[in-house]
This record gives sequence, structure tokens and C-alpha cells, in this order.
Amino acid sequence: MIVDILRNLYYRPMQPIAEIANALSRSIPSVTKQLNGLLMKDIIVEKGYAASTGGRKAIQYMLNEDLNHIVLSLSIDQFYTSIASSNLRTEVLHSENNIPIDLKGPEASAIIMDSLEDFLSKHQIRKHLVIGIGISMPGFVNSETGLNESYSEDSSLYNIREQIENRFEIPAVIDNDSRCVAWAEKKFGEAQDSSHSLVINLNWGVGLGILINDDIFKGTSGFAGEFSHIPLSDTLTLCSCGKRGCLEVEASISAAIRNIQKDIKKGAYSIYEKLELEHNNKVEALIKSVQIGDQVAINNIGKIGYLLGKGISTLIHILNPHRIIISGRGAEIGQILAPHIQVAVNEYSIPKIAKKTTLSISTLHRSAQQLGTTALVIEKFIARIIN
Amino acid sequence: MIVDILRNLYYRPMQPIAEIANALSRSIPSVTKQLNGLLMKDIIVEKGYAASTGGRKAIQYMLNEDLNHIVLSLSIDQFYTSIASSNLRTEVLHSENNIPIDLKGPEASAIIMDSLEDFLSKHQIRKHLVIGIGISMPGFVNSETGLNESYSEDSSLYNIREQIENRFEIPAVIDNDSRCVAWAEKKFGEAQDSSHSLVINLNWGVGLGILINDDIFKGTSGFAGEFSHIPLSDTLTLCSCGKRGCLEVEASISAAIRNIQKDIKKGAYSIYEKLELEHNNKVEALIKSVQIGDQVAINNIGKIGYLLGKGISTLIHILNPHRIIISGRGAEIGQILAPHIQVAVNEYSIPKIAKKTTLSISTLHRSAQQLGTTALVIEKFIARIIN
DNA sequence: CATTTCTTTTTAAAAAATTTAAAAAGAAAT
DNA sequence: ATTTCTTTTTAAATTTTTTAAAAAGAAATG
Repeated sequence: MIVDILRNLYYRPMQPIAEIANALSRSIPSVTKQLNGLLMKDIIVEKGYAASTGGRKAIQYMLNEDLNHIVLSLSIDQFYTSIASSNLRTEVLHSENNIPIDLKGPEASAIIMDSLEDFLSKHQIRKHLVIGIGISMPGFVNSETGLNESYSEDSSLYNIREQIENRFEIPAVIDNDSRCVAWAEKKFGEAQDSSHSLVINLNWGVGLGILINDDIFKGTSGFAGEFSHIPLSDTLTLCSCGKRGCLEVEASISAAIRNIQKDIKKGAYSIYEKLELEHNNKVEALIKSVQIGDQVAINNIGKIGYLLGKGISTLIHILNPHRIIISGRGAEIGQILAPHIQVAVNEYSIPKIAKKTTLSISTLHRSAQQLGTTALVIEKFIARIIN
Repeated sequence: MIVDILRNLYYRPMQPIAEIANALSRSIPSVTKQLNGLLMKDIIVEKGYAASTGGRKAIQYMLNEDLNHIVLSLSIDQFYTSIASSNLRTEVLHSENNIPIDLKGPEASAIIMDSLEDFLSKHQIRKHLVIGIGISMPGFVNSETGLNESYSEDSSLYNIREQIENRFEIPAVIDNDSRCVAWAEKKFGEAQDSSHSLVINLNWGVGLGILINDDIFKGTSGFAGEFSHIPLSDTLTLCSCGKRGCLEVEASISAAIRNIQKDIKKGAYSIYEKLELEHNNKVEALIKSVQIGDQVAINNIGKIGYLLGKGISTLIHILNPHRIIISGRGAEIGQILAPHIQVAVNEYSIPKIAKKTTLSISTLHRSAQQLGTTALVIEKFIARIIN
């Protein structure tokens, strides 16, 4: 139970005993006892009183701010990797964002590890203070075995977790990127107040994290949430997975970019073209274009929004969620996307079912994946802060 | 906890203490204590020894066979209603099957209640022995409120549970038909050994019961599993729900029947025509036709099987279940359907995800809904057998 | 075939957790 | 300033679980 208390105080500092007891479904005397033990060891401290609700004020507890443990996170996507170190207050100490690493490249795993090595020496991070390394990446990641089954057994990305753990001699944990984003929304974002939400991780592809009973739902082999390859329409566009009409082909940011480029070829003017050259990152360029107000970009975002909404209506029918949260990098243009998604949801779903489902846009911005990846380490290795 | 023990012994008689303790996640001494209390009251009895696994034989417990409590079940579908009474050994004592009651008719609820009244007097059922009445019917049934929200508030079917409870002065409970079928599969059928399965209730429409963590998943407003209205294809056929391309329109038994009738009109010969007149029940006629080997019927079943498989592949992608179980009345032609479903699943889903999902056909036959509906009463009212 | 060894169930004692009740600490009202 | 009302915290009583010991069989050994 001590570990549960620590995890709880990580996510939500400054809690009275009653609140912790309630969150862990344990009695106040039991929690009090454990809390006293942690106080003795200086792992937690008393910190002020909770606002009175009419009676005696409750003492609040939090993790000792003197604890200088560090959590490392590797947020990997198809083309870019971000590294961050953070403390036990979820504050980022150092970060290196958008290091261009193409996962399809032959030495992806070596480059990732070298980047981490550079990061550690550049910021003089002392290994013995690091609780663990969290890794999030796209693909069929089985968090139990630590393997990314999207890659063949001879690929160096197949068992990247193990490689990192061995090379740096620090415990490492890995999970799918969308599940990390979903967990971040559950603990810090829009899914906090809901026990049953769906988090759409909009990036190059379209990921889905399913939250059921306040927990990530993984399915029987750990691959639940493969939203991006459900058949969406009868078009003939071929998907990378080999099937036709997959949602990803038509309703992802990649699809929008493809369509914008088509429009430009046809003669339309769009600032996207220029921004792509400047940023050297297509997603960033698209987001900027939309924010500037580029009509071609906005139109195409509207189109994928509508198709995404069609896919989402399937999710609503099957899972009847409390919330649908648009998160991941794409959340930055969520305000533009949302109305189109909503239109399609209204069109394709039965009102009675969709009535209690609200669509919201993440406010965690680009930090969602990092927060979730860091939390992965807390979930698994927080016990390491006890002596 | 006593209630949990009773429920457990209902579903699975002849269990040793250790097995009960394990199933309820409680300690052996606690279970032993409660069991002794129940023995004293003659609610349960010791019954022989379990087969030895090497050491001391364990005493088995079961509900006292002298208990003469009765459970009533009303299994309602769009056109027919079945009534059954059963004892605490899941044995059906009396039943009245397929009473033709059209739910769209103006006095459906009155006819249902009169039928139940007749049933009670015909079989001389003493009310004070009845633990409760279970009701299962299609539609947006909110089991918490006991209301069927598919009907408007002024419809007599909207609050049929309450009406029955008041008229017969027996506690009543209601849930959606597909969820009852799923629960029956979980407790008595193909889903017993799996904690995460999907049960397809194939009848006039296509229902879905979702089993997650050994429990029925209901969603945020109790309407999860509306599988039948997900967009399946871009055809223009209009669904009763007002949308186009719904799965139900193309992949239900009703669809198969429609297609057979079309074929017959075009001049094809099918025994279905004759059987429909004989049985005066289209589903029964279709099932018979297939069993006899009628080619037109078999071809059309193949077609809906394939489309159903396409829909199922969406479920597999999103929920990555351990088992997909074809149940409900349609399970009787499951052997014919299964290969077509499998073909479509192979075609439309990513092998990596679908690999661990097995497709199975229910062996509960037509009793699935009755078993689940009866279990509804056990779940809610079993405590009534104490004193 | 009796005795020993190994397993597993059941009972008993010890430890831990929860539930209930009482005491302490504030806030609001008289 | 005192009383009343709330809520937190501590304490005592139950309940439950964990651990250990005893009982009952099955299988193996000589």
C-alpha cells in the first residue's frame, strides 16, 4: 500500500488523509499508519492545512521536496524523438525536443541511445538519482514483455527497452505512445473526472487510448485501441497495413498533408509549402498553417475532422464513453477540428447514445506524451525512492 | 459476502471451500465461517468430496436441494416472448415458448402481463416462492432505472418492469436482451474461461454484449454495445434508425430473409417460402431452411456472415478480445456462418491483433437468453432465499 | 502390505485491517 | 465569550487476513 500512497501523492500533491484513504479504498487508520512511517523516513512531509469545510482543518501531505530523484522519458514518434528529465513534482528539468530520428532508418535504436547518452552528459545527470527511464513509441508495444511487436525479432527496435536498460544500467519501461497520452489525460488532463473515456492521439497516425474503470484497457494481447485501421469507407486508397479504406489513410494528419500537397499541385496557394521548408517538420508546418489561417490547410483539416468524426461515432456506439478527448500533437488545432468532428458524430450516431458523450480538446498541449511516459516510470518504479 | 457465496454456488454447485474463497478473492477462514452459518440454516449442504489432487479430499458444498424457490423469466424479442420458471439448479420447471407478441402492437405490455398471469395460474405457481421476475428485451434498457428508453415515456413498454412488479407484487429486474445472452455465455457457456469476450446476439437484429474483467461492460449511460448501427458500408439502404449503411441492415438475419425473398421473386426456388408459411416465424423458417440444406438460404447466410465478419473485425481492432462468441437464436446456424465470418475477419483485420482472438459458436442453443434472464434475478435477489 | 513421504484441506493462533465510537480542533451562531 | 455544529484525528472493538499447525489422504518405498 505504501507504493500506492506514493503514486497517489505524485499525481496529486497536498492531500489530506481522508482523501488518500478514499482514493485507495482503504480505511483512515491504515493510511494514517503508513503515512506516519513515511514521515519518519522523511519521504513525505506535512504541508499546511486544507481549506476548512466547516470543521477541523485537515493536515495535508506531499512528497518531500528535498527528494532529488529524476525520471527520464523518451517520447518517440515515427520521425522525431524527445528526451526529458523531470523531478517528483512533474516539473521538467531539462528537455531536448524533436530530435529527428526516423524509425524506419537502419540505426534508429543506436541513434536514440546515443542521444540519451549525450543528454545525460550534457546535463550532468547522475545515474544513481534516476528512478527509471520511460519509453513511449508507436506500434504494437506489449508493455508486459517490453517488446515492440511491430518490428521483427531481428530489428533493434524490437527489444529497445532491454537494450536501454542494459546500456545505461537503469530500469526501463515501455508502452505504446497513445496509451501514454491517454494516461496523461487521465491523471493530469481532461479525463481526470471521468472513469470511462477515450483519448484520440492525433499525430502522424491516429492512436486510441481506452480508459475503462479508471484504468487503461489493453485487451487480451495488449493491442486494444487499433482505431486507425478500422474500415472507414469504400475508397480504394491502400493503407500501409495492406488493407483498403482504413481510417488512418483518410482521417490522419498525414492524410491532410497529402491532400494539401495535392491541392497545391492543382494550383492552389497555401502557406504550408513555405512553412514545410522552414520547419522541416510536416506536422508542425501544418499546425502553423492552420493557426495562421491558411484556407487550404483549414479546409483539409475540416475534411479529416469529418472523417475522424465518422470513425469516432463507431467508437461511441460500441463503447458509449463519457468523454472523447482529442489529444497528442493534433490537439493544437483541436478548436478547428472539433466542430467538424461534432458534425459527423451528430450525423452518424444515434442521439440517444451520443447524448452523454462530450467531445473535448486536450489542454496538455505537446506535453501530454512526456507526462504519460514519465508517469509510466512512476507507476512501475516509484518504490525505488524508498531508501 | 453471504450473498456472493450464494450466487457463486448457484452458478457452480459442488465447490470446495478453497474454490469459493478463490473465486470471491477472500480468505479461507472467512468463507468457512459464512459457510458454517449457511449450513446451520440449511441453505447449503455438504455433498461428497472433490476428486483428490494428491492430498486430503475437499468437502464440496451446494445449495440445499430442498429449497423450492422459483425464478421467473420473460425473454422478449421483437415478435415473440418466452416465459419460463426455473429452480435454484438452473433447471427449467415450466416454459411457454414463442408466444407471438409484436412489441410494436399497441397493447404489447398488457398482453405480456396477461400471458404471465396465465402462466402462473396454469402451472399453479405460488407467488411467495418466487424470488423474482427477470425481464430481457431489445432496446436501450437502462438496468439501473429499469426503464426501456427505446420507447417514449407514454408507452407502456417504457416502464414495463415497474408495471410487472406492481401487478404481481414480486420483485422484478430488467436488462437488454444481448447483455443477458452475454451473461449466460459468461456463466454457463463459451465465455466461462475468458475474462474478456464479446458475445454477438444474432436474432432479428445484431446485438452485442461486452465482457471486460469478467463483468458486463455497460458504458456511461448503459448503452454500450450498439454494434448494429455502426456504419458498415457505403450502400444507400436506409436503416430503421434513420441512417444509411448500418450493419444491421446488411448483416442481420432480417437482412438474409429480405435477400432470400428477393431471390425468390427473381425466380429462384427455395424451401424457405414453404417453411415460412408452416412456422409462421421467419427466423425459425430460415434456420430450418439452412439446416435442410437449401442453397438459396445457405448462400444468403454466407453473405451476411461475411458482412458480419467485416463488422466484427472492427470490434477486434478496437477491443482485442479473447473470444468472439456467436450466440442467440442465430447460433443454431453458427456452423454455416462461422467460416464466412472468419474469412472476412482474416481479410479485414491485422493478423497481429486478430491472432489471439478465437471465434466460437454458442452451445447453449436457444436457452441462452432464458439462462441470462434468470441469472439477472439471481444477481439481484438471491438474498431473498435467506430466512 | 505396513510405513514413510508428500500433498492438500481444515482448524487454530497471530497479525493486520476495517468499522465504530470517542476525543480533539475549528468554524459559525447565539 | 459561550454554545452548537462540523470535521478530523485518535482509540477501542470487530472483522478479516495471514501464517502456522494439525488432520486426512494418496503415492512411493522397502
